[in-house]
Amino acid sequence: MKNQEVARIFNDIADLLEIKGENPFRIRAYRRAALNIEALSKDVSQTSKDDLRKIPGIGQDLAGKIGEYTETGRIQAYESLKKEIPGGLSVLLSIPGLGPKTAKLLFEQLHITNLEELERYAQEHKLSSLAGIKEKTEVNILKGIGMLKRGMERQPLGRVLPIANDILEQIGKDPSVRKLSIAGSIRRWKDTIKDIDVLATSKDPKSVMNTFVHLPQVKEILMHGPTKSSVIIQEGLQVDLRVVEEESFGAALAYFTGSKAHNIRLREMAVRSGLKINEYGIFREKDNKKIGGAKEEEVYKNLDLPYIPPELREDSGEIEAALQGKLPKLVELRDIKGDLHVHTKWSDGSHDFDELIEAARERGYEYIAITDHSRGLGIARGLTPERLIEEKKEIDALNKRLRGFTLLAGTEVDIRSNGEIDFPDEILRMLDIVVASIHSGFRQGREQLTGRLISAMKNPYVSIIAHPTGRLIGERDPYELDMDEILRAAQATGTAIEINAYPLRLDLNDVYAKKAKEMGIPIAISTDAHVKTQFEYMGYGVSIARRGWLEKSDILNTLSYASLVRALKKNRLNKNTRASS
DNA sequence: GCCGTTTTCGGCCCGACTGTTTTCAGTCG
Repeated sequence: MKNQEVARIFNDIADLLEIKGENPFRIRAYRRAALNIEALSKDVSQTSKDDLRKIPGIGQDLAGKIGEYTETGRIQAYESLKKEIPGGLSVLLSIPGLGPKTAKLLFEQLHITNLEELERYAQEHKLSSLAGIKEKTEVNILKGIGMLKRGMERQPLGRVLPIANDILEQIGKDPSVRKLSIAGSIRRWKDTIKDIDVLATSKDPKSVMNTFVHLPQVKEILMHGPTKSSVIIQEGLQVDLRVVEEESFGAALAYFTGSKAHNIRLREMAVRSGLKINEYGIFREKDNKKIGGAKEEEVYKNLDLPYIPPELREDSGEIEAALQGKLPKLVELRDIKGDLHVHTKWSDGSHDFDELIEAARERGYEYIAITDHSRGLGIARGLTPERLIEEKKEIDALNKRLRGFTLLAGTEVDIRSNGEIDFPDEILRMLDIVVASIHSGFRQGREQLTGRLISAMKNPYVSIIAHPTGRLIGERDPYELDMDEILRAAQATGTAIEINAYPLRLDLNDVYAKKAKEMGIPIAISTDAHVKTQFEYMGYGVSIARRGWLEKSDILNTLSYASLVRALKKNRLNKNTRASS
């Protein structure tokens, strides 16, 4: 997919235009297009010009530029912009508190084009010669550069969410606090998070703000006002707190949850129907009378829209779908009937069957699949065929005793570096479910890695491909893969793809999950639990599915045990028929 | 640069906080 590249270029164009002082709406158009391309499940380089123009925010000009990039590998307008303004200048915009106007000033007056030069000038107090810059701004620029160097990069949701909940709890101890909620990208369940947004209602906002900026984990106060404050905490994250009156809670929650692009669309719609939306409520334009805002639903209701769940609020088509009454009925955690990727003591898990069954039953599950590693994964005490047969015998015996709950006998079989499956077919055919995945040879080329996954999918006994791209958020990039080809193979073979719910994986991600749905590929949401408490991770997996617009019927493990077994058997039969024809 | 149940031209979301200012521009979300 060329989407990420095109989005990056459009964002860079927006930066450069901003420094030039161009029309802000033109800049916004590039940014909106970039966001929508990033969230797009189809490859823009494989999309006709007519279809490109159906993407929200892409018109004749941008469709042309995308086409130009696909054909020539470059965009002329971008190249000339870079000649006009040194490319390095856009780096300055990533310094917190430094915007396009200042960047332009620094370039034109002092010919500064990169971080190092700016830092030297600031240290030598040479910036205060400029209009509008005095010592405090110099200090702030140096602080900003420091923060940038320490890397305020996005962190995995799984790491940030517990921190956010802890902060919420501490703010909640202020007796004046009434309502309290997480907002922002955490509430939208984005897989990586840049800052923690918290919304509160209180009769005494000053007191809440005081509590907040003096929390023990606060390292630095960026902003401290009566209704809005921002701090940096030990973990290197920014936390924003907003306090409003109770009667504005819903409007503020919508505003503070975003995304920004989604909000802009809502507010534009409001203007067109004679309304005004801000964080305090919904107002009639003509007499400024407040007509709603205590509840979030009221924001949508007053625009004649159905409620749009936070996970969809990215302005990537959800408003159009809402207008047409075509919003998906998103899958929910309670729809999940079991977990199809679980490890036990037999390989590298921590528990025996009984402990896992108990934990699964507590969650209301009907089944779990036992999928211990295969022998190729020595480090994870992978099973030999003999041990696997032994394990299956125990599972069979256990199932005879169980009532209202079933263990599926399975394996997470390794796809070897040469593309072979780590167990022979006569072993796999004995099992109820086969999960296949790559654990070695990550650095092979794109073709080889893609080929390995595709040959695994062609195996008639492979039911699900687990954590297909191998990414570990913040630690390891996705493998070099041709995901389009992989999804086509999944579609052709009827193989399901996993959304691995382990918070550092979340793999498939939301974008590919959406694409898989559109191609009719079945999805399994699995935790890959090695410890029973990791069953909790299912919520993260469901959130990725929801961000990918998935419904209950798109998910394999929303099926009852009986239906699941039928589906697995039918799939195996189809694959065998195809293989022999 | 996009977009249209008032428009194919003329609009384009809205407000908080900071620093450098005597009333506001810049930045951010």
